[in-house]
Amino acid sequence: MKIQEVSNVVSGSIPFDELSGGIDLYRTLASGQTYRWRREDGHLFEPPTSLPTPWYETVAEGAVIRVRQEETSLHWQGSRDIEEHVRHMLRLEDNLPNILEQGPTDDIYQEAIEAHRGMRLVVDSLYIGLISFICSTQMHVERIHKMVQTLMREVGTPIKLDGRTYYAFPTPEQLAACSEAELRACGLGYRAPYVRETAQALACDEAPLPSTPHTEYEQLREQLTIYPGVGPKVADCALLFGMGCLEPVPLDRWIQRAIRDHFPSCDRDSYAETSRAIRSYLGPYPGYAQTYLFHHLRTS
DNA sequence: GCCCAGGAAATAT
DNA sequence: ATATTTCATGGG
Repeated sequence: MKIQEVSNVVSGSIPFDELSGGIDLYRTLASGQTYRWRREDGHLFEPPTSLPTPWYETVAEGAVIRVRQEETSLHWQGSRDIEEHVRHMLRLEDNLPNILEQGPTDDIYQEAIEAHRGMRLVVDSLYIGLISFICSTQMHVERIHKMVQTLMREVGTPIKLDGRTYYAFPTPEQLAACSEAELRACGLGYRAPYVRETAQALACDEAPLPSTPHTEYEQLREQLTIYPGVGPKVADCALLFGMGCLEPVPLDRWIQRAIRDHFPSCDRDSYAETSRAIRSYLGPYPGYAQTYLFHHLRTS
């Protein structure tokens, strides 16, 4: 790792030969896991056509973070040295081939991992995952992204770097201070009161997020449903993409369709029981298998 | 106009 | 307890 500093911008690169399975930023950041990244030119949902890729950028840990793929490395820039956090957020320590080869032998899964090489899971934070996926109900991936980006721009804290302004994901206090009308103006529709009330519960410490390390996954999922707008599916997404727990298999439309068409033996009469069956079927990293299946089915 | 979208809450049976 | 309806809203 080498770090250079030019006009307040710190940068460095992580060679691909340090990353088992490499990384595809487009598939990682535009696959409906996280909504707080944007592409420098605004075209997040278009695959890059050449190297280096455009910059992908966000604010995390109070710092501007920009990443792009170059020929032989993942290059990053930041308002300070944020390489450790980049490694954490993009799960760069995950051994992708080892994880993916332990999935099921079904054709549909093999097809999915062939088609989307380099897609990693992400870790936002339990809080960001919770708010993002409260916004996700009955909504396209592209529109969820627009909603979250609007929330960041209108409510989040601005940070300037190199003449440009970036915005952090709003804090619970910032969201709790918004009126329902203001949140509706950000395009949230009927989700506005859910976001507001959940943020209020967190901001006033009335219902703090569960302390995660010593609680079982199924218990955590249950505990998260106390927040308005959070059912089992949203809770699963927050735990998987927010907290970084690899057990959850969010049962959305696409996965329910996959169960019906490809894994009918896992179909049960409740979310909790179907979840157990499909998790057991998908192998030791159910969340990874789920995300490849979701992205593959949704985009094909 | 009609239908759909990474569902959850309210209401009816 | 379980099944159906309602909830905004932009885009195809």
